[in-house]
Amino acid sequence: MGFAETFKALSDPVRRDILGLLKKERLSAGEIGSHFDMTGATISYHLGILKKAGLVFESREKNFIYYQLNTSVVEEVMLWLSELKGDDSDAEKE
Amino acid sequence: MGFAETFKALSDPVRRDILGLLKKERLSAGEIGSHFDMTGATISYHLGILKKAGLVFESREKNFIYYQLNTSVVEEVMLWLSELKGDDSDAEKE
DNA sequence: TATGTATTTAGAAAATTTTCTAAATACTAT
DNA sequence: ATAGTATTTAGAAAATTTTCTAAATACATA
Repeated sequence: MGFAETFKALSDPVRRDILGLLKKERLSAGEIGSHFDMTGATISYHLGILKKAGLVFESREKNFIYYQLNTSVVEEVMLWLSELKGDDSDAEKE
Repeated sequence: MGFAETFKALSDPVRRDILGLLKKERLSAGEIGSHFDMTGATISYHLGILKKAGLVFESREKNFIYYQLNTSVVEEVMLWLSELKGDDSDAEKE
């Protein structure tokens, strides 16, 4: 997976807003898009990046693709930050 | 400050590596640079971005500028992620 | 003051990212 | 099979980011 991809994904405001929407409930690509003033193609691009970063996953249903937050990857990022801080509640490599 | 700047700063591998170096001790710009295969000017550029994001601060001493990790901003980022996850240990806006 | 070391700033090239339009794919339902 | 809705893919333009070289600034000391 890699933190490079994950932090990169988190670095864009549109993508952070998308994650914020998905905090409450899963949403279809179209529902997500309706919150932004950009084309569906652009939203699809952002969803692809979030998906590659592991921050969301999709489930297909009828004609729709629903996206939902993957909290476990959010947790991994928090762990990285926690280790950076020196919060040594977890293993510290070498 | 803004999460945009902070996540953007965290999104680059060189900058994450710099933060990793600063985890143990404060280092001068030159000492930081010696760990990378890039010019001092480029390192300075990255340090500027980390500084603007609030992730590091500097202290000038003699001829040197020392950089150190600002753990409080790391904590703010963790809080943002924690709220995204729904970890409601802290206030939830509206 | 003159010289040397440490670091940043300026300007430009190369690479990457974000966005759009148009076309393609996928699935539904008539 | 046809038409309609939902979403993605392709290709290109615009914007941003990363890196370099060369020059500038800052400070220290001989």
